[in-house]
Amino acid sequence: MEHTATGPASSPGAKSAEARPSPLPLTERQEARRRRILAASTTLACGGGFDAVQMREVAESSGVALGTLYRYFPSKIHLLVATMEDQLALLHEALRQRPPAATAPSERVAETLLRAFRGLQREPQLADAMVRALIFADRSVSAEVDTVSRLTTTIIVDAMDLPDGPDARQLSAVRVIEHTWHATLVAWLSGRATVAQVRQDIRTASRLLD
Amino acid sequence: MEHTATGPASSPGAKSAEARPSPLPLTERQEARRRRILAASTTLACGGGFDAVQMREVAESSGVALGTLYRYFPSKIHLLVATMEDQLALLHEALRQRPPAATAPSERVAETLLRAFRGLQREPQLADAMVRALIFADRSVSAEVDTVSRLTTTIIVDAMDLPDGPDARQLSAVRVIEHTWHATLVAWLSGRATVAQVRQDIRTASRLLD
DNA sequence: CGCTAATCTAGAACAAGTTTCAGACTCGAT
DNA sequence: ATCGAGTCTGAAACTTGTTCTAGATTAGCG
Repeated sequence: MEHTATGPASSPGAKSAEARPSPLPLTERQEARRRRILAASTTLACGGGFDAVQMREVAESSGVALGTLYRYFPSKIHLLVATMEDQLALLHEALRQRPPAATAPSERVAETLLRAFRGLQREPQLADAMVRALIFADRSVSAEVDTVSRLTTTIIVDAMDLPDGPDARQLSAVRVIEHTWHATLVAWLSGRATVAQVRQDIRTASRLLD
Repeated sequence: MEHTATGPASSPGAKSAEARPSPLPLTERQEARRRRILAASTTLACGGGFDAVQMREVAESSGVALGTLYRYFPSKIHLLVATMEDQLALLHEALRQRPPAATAPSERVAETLLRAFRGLQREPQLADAMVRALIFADRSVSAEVDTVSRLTTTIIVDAMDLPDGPDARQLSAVRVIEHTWHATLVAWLSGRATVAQVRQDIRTASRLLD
């Protein structure tokens, strides 16, 4: 029940202490399996949120044995965090295509997050599954959570569109913005915050960049 | 597996649609049972965090049947959120005894939260159990989470020590501070943020009050 | 092609949260 | 003191995440 994270062998294809670079050599079929699993996870999540993503169901709908699913993703949390990684990559791509329009960094960040929020509103159950997994993740998932966190930071910093990188003060502000982003989503998902409050919180936190 | 929260009967003593005021009539023995359960929960949490609070163990160490435990707290999450409520009340009391020393509201708030953080550092496992439960809570716990949230807000607003109440802008800032407080704690608990970062994030968010 | 290690499958088994139930107990009102 | 409703107990059952195992398959290599 503990994922001590001591061992490698967490990803398929890992035999001992292979290189860490993301996509260690996967055969085509393995890549396809991984995709099918993530797709099944996403579909189930869209249908019923965190609870609806049941490992046996994911295994079945992706046509993979339960043991194999666990070889690819060592826990439900790992699976959902990977799903989030996937979705974030899509968002990042979309943003690259159509960057925010405002000029001030704080406004560009707010605009970016508000747009992301609009996307999540379209699939609130998926958001529920991903966000709850992300924040509930314990140490055994810290590497994966870190990846997501870095991706999010990148998205925000990209949105700021600074000539030089952000300074220390701005980095701390970005961390707080990220925290606010997650926590306000959680409050919204569990019905304790309205859409308007989420939007206001995003704008309020973004003000820290001024 | 769903706590539809439709029904009352969630607290012992509830027969149909009784009044909601917190402590509906409990006999002395019931009050004692409730205390014992919360104490057991706290002890177990201090020992091993969220995972160590196992319902069967809580029932056994508080000398209560499993079914009874579930009658008092309809889920593990409810139990841990109630535990947090308990601890927050203690904190509130301690703060009333020795209020923050700074003069500026933002500094008083930062001082208060930093002090609370120092307390949590003394029992990190307890913090883990309480905070993870709080953020993982779904709609079925929203009433209880709301109580905790209101208590937290009260603590912060009390710390500000304003002549009149806070205005709208300040209320939004307080929400963001609260979000930051929870999210930075989560990051610290799962080893993704250092103590120094937590402190800085608290100060950064508090700046929103200036 | 034939071999070997790694991978995959099916399914049982285990752990912890949650539910259920029959019977014993307690409380408040008569 | 007694009755009835509501509570508590102990134990089994159920659910879903996770682990384990024995045998079938696959990938890469000589």
